[in-house]
Amino acid sequence: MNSNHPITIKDIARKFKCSPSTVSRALSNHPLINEDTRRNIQEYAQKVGYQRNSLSLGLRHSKSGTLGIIVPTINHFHETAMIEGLQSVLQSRGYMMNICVTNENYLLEKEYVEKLLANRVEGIFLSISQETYDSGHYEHLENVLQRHIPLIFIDREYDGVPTGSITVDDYLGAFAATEHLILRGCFRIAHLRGPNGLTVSERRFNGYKDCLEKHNIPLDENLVAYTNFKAESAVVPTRRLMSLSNPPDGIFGVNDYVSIASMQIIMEMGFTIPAQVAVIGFDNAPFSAYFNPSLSSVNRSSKLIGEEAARLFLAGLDSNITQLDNIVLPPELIIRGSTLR
Amino acid sequence: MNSNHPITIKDIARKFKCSPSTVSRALSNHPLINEDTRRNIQEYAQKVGYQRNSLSLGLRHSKSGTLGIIVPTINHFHETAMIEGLQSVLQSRGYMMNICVTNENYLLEKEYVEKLLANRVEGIFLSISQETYDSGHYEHLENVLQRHIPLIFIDREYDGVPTGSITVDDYLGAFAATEHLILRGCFRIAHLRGPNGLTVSERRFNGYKDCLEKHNIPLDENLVAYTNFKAESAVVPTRRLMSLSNPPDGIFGVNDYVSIASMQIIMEMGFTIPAQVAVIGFDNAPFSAYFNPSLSSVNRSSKLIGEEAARLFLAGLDSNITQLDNIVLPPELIIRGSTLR
DNA sequence: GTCATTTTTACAAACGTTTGCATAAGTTTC
DNA sequence: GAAACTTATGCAAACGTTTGTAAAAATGAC
Repeated sequence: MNSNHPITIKDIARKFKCSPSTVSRALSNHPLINEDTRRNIQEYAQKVGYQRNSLSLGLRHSKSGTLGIIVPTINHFHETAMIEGLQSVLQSRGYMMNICVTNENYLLEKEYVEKLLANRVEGIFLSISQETYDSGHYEHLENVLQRHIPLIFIDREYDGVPTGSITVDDYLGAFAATEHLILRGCFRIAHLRGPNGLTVSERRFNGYKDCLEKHNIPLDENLVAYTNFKAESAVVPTRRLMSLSNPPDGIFGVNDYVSIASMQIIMEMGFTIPAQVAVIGFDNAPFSAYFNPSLSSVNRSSKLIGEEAARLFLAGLDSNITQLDNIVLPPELIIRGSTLR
Repeated sequence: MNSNHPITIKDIARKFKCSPSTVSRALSNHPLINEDTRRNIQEYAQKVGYQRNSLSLGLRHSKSGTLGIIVPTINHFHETAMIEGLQSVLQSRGYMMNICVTNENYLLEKEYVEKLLANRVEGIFLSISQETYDSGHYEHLENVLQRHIPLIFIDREYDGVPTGSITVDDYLGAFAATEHLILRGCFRIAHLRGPNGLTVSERRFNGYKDCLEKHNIPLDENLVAYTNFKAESAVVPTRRLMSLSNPPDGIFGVNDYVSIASMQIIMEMGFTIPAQVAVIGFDNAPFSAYFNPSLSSVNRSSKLIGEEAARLFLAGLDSNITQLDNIVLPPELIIRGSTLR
């Protein structure tokens, strides 16, 4: 216990002048082991703080007790809430979580997948990176499936890889947000959208577009501006929008960061929210309720994504089914001051 | 490659009718291996997607290429920024990150430490849980040191365990925030503090207290209110404070979540910020700049904590020094609208 | 006291690597 | 053509477990 080298099963065997196999069986309550030896060994192991070597255990069984989680970034509450959700369900099952951040980089994602496989993880939860999505390279994921390692997409999925996924219906959420603005009397609705090509951006944009169409409002390209999901990136587009001769009376932001930055600029330019411009975001960030005015948003219960993904994984283990479900969670409209007019 | 079972060194050896040791040496560019065999084996390994089995490698060398990160929670940008910082430095060195969330629970922290040790992690970055701090149990940490596994405290340290740490001088930050309010003409300064007994809370409270003392302002117990770091927990205390016959003209919140919730209540109650009440937070949350008014805060560069911790770890590896540094980073006052008067 | 039966333990192989040492093959030297 | 090298490869043990099978010890039956 006070040595550099951790206690092994052999050390215990030497102590009791028996073989390692006896110790192993005693520790795992094998029925064929004498009750006395079993107790003695267990007590001694407890006393000296014996701890099974997970590496050796993993080598023996070709599994590691570890799960891989790959996310593009980890600096938003959305990702961390998903991780929390995963953890809350999986922690009691004794899994460790190997978390990898790809920075939206395909090569890094590929490298991490390979490393997780090399580490013999028992499952991978993946939120696919933008570059991977763009590149169309999915060999690294097919590799995972070929090895029969459960792969579950969280939040961002890819239809080309036949495996489980938990996503939120971004399209529906965007549609509802846009319709909410329309029902509150907005006619010229702008959208601060996310980058091209990313599923999240496109789906939210499509929800916005189709909702306008349903209500016979022509899509005005001038009212669609690009951001990179970060607050700062909404500043210039918002200035441009509000400087139009015919500025928007409603803004749907691709997320809450973008929306709060936009609100700040709008108020700075002398417009009132929600009277002159109504603003709605997406994600229901933990700070959104405390803004002035408080920000309406679309909640996509990030934590639930993680929890459901974890359950899906466990269900797959139990039932030994290879084809996992694709679950789409419904978004929820959260109405607050920024659209109350 | 398309089999369930991953390719091993033995498979390759069989293919080339040579021994596993030759393959092993060829793959690690051993000089005594014939150039041709080396190239052939490497090319073949590449082709069939051979991947070293990390478990076996780890077993052989009693190390896993993995680092443990233990944090009390993962739902604030502060923790994730630290993790990002760690990752940004350590990723290129090929380490994997095993992230454990203790929920401020001592038993869970102990369990995670043991598991990380069982997994033969090569280092542990720990932000100690509140319960552990309170309980005074540190055997699990001494165990880590006895095994000569580098242990580095991030953000929350404990003096009783002699090892490296990267912290931010909370006392100094709180002192500066309070002094800033005083210099802006505040006389009755309230503090929305964190829970009792937690180092972070106490240090910030002490900075506040000592600053008042320095400026000959008596500490009014009525102006000190408790929160649990969450936004909601600031609502009731703020109402109480602002309902006093002699309400505060300045509020120092223990973090930005608490501060924005407080600001909302203050404005709801008809006070103006900063004219009647100046508010300053702590942590410089990514959303704080976008509030109305924008929130002054104390920046503690969370990402830098992670980066420095990672560098400390690497420096310890290189120099083979056991006694790691205790680095205290300076906080930085960020002045915004909520105190501009 | 022998044989059959039950209980308990030990042996050895395996998981996939690495590595010290031995050995085989190839080259040089005289 | 033997001795002395150099170069290239193989053997076997080790890392810490688990587990099928064999064997030893204890018990019981006669």
